Amino acid sequence: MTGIRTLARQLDLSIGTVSRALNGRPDVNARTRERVLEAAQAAGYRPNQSGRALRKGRTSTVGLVLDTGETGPMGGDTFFLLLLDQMQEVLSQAGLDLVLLPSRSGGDPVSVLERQVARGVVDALVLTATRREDPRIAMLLERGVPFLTLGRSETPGLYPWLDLDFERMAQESVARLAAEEHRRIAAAVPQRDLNLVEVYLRGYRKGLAAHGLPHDPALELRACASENGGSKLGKTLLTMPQAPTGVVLAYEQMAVGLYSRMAQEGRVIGRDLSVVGLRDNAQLGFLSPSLACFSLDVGALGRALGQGVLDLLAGRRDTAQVWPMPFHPGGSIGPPEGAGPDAPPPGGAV
Amino acid sequence: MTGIRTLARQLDLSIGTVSRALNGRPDVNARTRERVLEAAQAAGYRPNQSGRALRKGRTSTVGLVLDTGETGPMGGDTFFLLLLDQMQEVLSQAGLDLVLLPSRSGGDPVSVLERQVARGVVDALVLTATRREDPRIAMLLERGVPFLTLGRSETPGLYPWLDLDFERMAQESVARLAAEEHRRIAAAVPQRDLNLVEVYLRGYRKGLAAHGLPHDPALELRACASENGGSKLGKTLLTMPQAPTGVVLAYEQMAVGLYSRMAQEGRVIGRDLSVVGLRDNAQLGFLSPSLACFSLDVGALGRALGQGVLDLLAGRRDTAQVWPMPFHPGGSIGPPEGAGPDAPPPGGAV
DNA sequence: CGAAGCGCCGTAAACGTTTCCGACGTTACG
DNA sequence: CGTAACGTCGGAAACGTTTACGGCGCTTCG
Repeated sequence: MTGIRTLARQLDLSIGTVSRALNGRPDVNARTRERVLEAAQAAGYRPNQSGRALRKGRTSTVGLVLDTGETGPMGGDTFFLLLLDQMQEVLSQAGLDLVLLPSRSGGDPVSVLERQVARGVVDALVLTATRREDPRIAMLLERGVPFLTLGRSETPGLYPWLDLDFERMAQESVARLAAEEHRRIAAAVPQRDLNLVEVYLRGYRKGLAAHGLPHDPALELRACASENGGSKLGKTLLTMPQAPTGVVLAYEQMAVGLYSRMAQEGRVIGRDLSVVGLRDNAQLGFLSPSLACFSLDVGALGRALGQGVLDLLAGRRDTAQVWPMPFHPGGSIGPPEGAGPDAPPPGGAV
Repeated sequence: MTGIRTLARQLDLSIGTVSRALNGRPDVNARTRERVLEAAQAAGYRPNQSGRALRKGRTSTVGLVLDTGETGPMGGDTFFLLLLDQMQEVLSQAGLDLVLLPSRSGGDPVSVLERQVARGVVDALVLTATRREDPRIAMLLERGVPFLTLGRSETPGLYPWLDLDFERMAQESVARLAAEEHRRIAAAVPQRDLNLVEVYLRGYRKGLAAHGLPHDPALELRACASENGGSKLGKTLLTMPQAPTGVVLAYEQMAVGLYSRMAQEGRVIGRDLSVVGLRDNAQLGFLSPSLACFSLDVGALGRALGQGVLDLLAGRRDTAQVWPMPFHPGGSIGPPEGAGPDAPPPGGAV
């Protein structure tokens, strides 16, 4: 635990000069700076975080609120881990730490967050699993705490956010199915009150309208964001009075359960049911037929999130970014059973 | 940001007294303490973390090194998230924070860790993905940094650890298959140099020996801890010269890929291949036939880990705990194809 | 030649908290 | 009555760092 004091004494300099040398201040002789850096290196000196934080008034740590009570918005999987990893990578290179904040310690998430903020343990916050009306955002805006959200929200105010392009994804998912003459297309979204549900369904409806398809609220299905949820979804689809021939999924894991259930029931994906999904890594490669999906580079997203925090701390509060997701064709899309190899012209009666 | 100073002025007391009152020191009048607590409550006062840390010499934060570079030891999934959540829960109730430490910032994990430790940002550490000979452990022991590992290691020294009961799990997995007259039983373990590989294989070999089965190194298979890894494992099993009739898995996700691959190849789990796995949550319920497995309450494990850190900071360094895992029967185990309904007596030639 | 400017460095004051030490008034006891 | 003990509190020194300020010596320019 060699402090700056011993370092200064050892160099026969004042601690002020040593500090300036280490922090890259201009008013220090180049030769002196070199000596200091050398000695610091040799002594393995690292500035004490508490002292620095106390003096500077900022802690150089960023809080992350991850909502792990239920399965997260993207399901879970390796999503958050990879996200955290890359985000941490970017932040640590800027000398920042990433601290996890508890999110569901019995009761109101706002008051829990408020307490953490008041403790002065973080300079900035990253919120996940944003809701449509998110009281946490309102509180943070009022308090003037810098924060960034992963996921949009309808809560008014100026704050930076980063979100996946759920709207375009949903819309284009519908378009891909409609191009194969599907006319009854269901959508599966999370059960939870997340903003992405609104966004996804908006894109879904736009997609339907763009292809002149009727909007049936019964086809907007809620499901648990997990493999089991996908399995249950499959059961629901099969027992519906007018079963849809295609389904678009708002997240990853459900596809696994859906494939599994369909196989158990003797149905073939891509023939009896067409599916468009979403994947955030390459782990879904084992599915057969291959899943037509929109993919996501989670690592890059994590790095962008880290950079977003850096921008935030530099003063920029107006960065709103929609994260693009490229489409990957796959065997999970095929014509609906009614349509033969020579499909009727579009718009024709079925 | 109301500090203790304004609080003291407001109460017409010295900051020393206020501090003592808040920290539950005995030498303060009960009536005064009550007044202070009341005023602190009203003002929403929270002691500044940096000041406290600077003065006390400890930061009240615990670092967690999560190894997210590749897929983790348990695969990933919701494992770590749930673990972190519950661990954080326990720690935050004790006034501790949990900070994520980068693990793979270009180069030697030891030096990276060393830098973090020297910065004085954490009071204790939790290591995951322990290796057989783990230089991180040696470094931390030498430096005298309190730490706890999730996962055992052969690295000598006295330090607390918590680990799943991989040995018994492997041994009993083999026993379950041997009880159904399986004689060629493979084991699938991670590719990485993790200590759990040794532990699991030790149990596997013990299990074989206990049932008089020969040990064939070719049946100790390495696989990537993912669904894709499971899929590849399935391919490997099918193309082996003398295909095993049963396989025991060291982690969760592989079962999904294995099921999928087998189904694609027209094989039936529980008939053509018996499987014993491991699951850390209820998300594998969609598999059919149901997976015979050892289960794990990840939330409870997280809480135990949090408690372990608390014990560690209280001075106990000798807690070594093996986490039990109950067995759940499932349809993924059946007699091998050779054995009819009336199986030959054990020990008989095949 | 005097004054101003500049490069470099030491001094010291903060940041907010905890805690040791001593002081005060009161009580109890020899 | 004197003194010791006790309960309660204020004063002040730390913890390690950053940074505003001023000073020193030197150069430069009017």
